Amino acid sequence: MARQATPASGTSGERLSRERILETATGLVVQHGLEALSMRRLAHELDVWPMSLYRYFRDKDELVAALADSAAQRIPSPDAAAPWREQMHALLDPARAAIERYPSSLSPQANGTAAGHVRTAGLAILQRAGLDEANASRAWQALLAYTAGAAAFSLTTADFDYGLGRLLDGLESTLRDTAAARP
Amino acid sequence: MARQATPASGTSGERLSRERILETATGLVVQHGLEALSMRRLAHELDVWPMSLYRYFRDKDELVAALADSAAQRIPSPDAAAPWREQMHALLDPARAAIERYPSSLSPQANGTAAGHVRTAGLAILQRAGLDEANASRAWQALLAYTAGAAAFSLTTADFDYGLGRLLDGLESTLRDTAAARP
DNA sequence: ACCTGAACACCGTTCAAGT
DNA sequence: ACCTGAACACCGTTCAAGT
Repeated sequence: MARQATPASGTSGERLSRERILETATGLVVQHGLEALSMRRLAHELDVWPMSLYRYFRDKDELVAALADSAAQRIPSPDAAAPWREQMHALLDPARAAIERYPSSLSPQANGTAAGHVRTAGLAILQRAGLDEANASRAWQALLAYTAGAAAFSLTTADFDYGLGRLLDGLESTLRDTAAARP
Repeated sequence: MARQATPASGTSGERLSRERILETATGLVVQHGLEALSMRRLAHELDVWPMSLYRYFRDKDELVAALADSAAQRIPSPDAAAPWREQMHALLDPARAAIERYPSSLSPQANGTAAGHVRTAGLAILQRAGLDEANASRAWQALLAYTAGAAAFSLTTADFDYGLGRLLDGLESTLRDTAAARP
C-alpha cells in the first residue's frame, strides 16, 4: 500500500467516503484488533489528515458503532425449516465471532439496525419453539449474555457448544413443563 | 481531600505504599469507573508524581490486575451445607458484581490467586452436586461465561436469575441422566 | 542508588486561520 | 463555505540528569 509521510490530497484518484473509511478500518481491526484502531492511524492508512475523517463520522464512537453494525449485518438468519435448537446454534455461532471482534456489536445498548435484526431472528426462533413473548425475551437475553461471555473468554467451540447445549436443555424443559400443565 | 497543583513529598505524613495506592485507586474506580483510572490521575489524587507509582507497580496492567484480584478476593465462599443450586447462586451473584467493576477479574486469563479461589469453590460445588471433573470444568466455564455476559450487558437481577436458573436446570438434567444410566 | 521531571510517542477532538 | 493543521488536553512510560 502506497503511503507518504505527509498526506496529500491530489495523489490518489479514490476520494474519501464512509465506505472506503469503513473498509480500511475493518482491515486494520482484522489485522491488529480493535484496540489498535485509532483515528490517527486510520487516517494515516488512508493517506489523509486525521480531521478529514470527522467529515464522515461525528466521532470515533460513531465509527466503531458502524463497524460493529456491519459485522452484525453479516450474521445470516438461520433456515426456518431446521429444528429450533439447530437454528439457535446457527445464529449464535457467528454472533460469537462478531462479538469477539466488536464486543459492543450485539449488546442491548447497541442501537444499530443489525443488532435488532439478530434479536428479531432469535426471538422468532424461541417463539416458534413455543415460548411466550415474555419468556422468549428473557431467554434471548440469557443466550446472548452466554454468547458474549464465551466470546470474552475465547472459549473453544466445543466448550461453547457444551454450555449452549445445557442452556437450551434448560429452556426446553420449561416448554415440557408448560405442555404438561396444558390438558 | 487536600490536593495541590504541584505534588510535594513533604506535606503528608502518610508514605506511599502498595496498599495506599490500591485504596485510592479503588476509590477512583468506585466513583468514576475503571475507564477513568489513569496513572496520572491516580498520582494526582495521591499528591505524588506519576512516576512514583512505578516503584510499587511495574505498569498499569499490574496495578489493575491487583485491583481486580482484591475485588475477587472479597467474594465469599458459600455455605457448603446449602443446596448446590443455592450455593452456586450465592457464588455467582457477587462474582457478577466483581466482573461488572473489573471485567478481567475472573477471566480464565486472570492469573491472580483470587480468581483461582472462586474457580475452586465453583468446581467443588459442581462436583459435590455429582458432576465428574471434566464436566464440572466445562460447566464452570459456561456458568462464568454467562455471568460475565450478564455483567457486560448489565442484566437486572431478575433476568440474571432467570438465565442462571435455566442453565442450572440444564446441568441438573445431565445429573439425572447419569443417575438413570447407573443401575 | 535513588528519585525527579523532562521528554517521547502516542491518543481524540476543537477551533482559529487560511483559501 | 470548506478545509487545514496547529493546538489543547489528555494518555503510559522511558531515561538522562541530578542528588
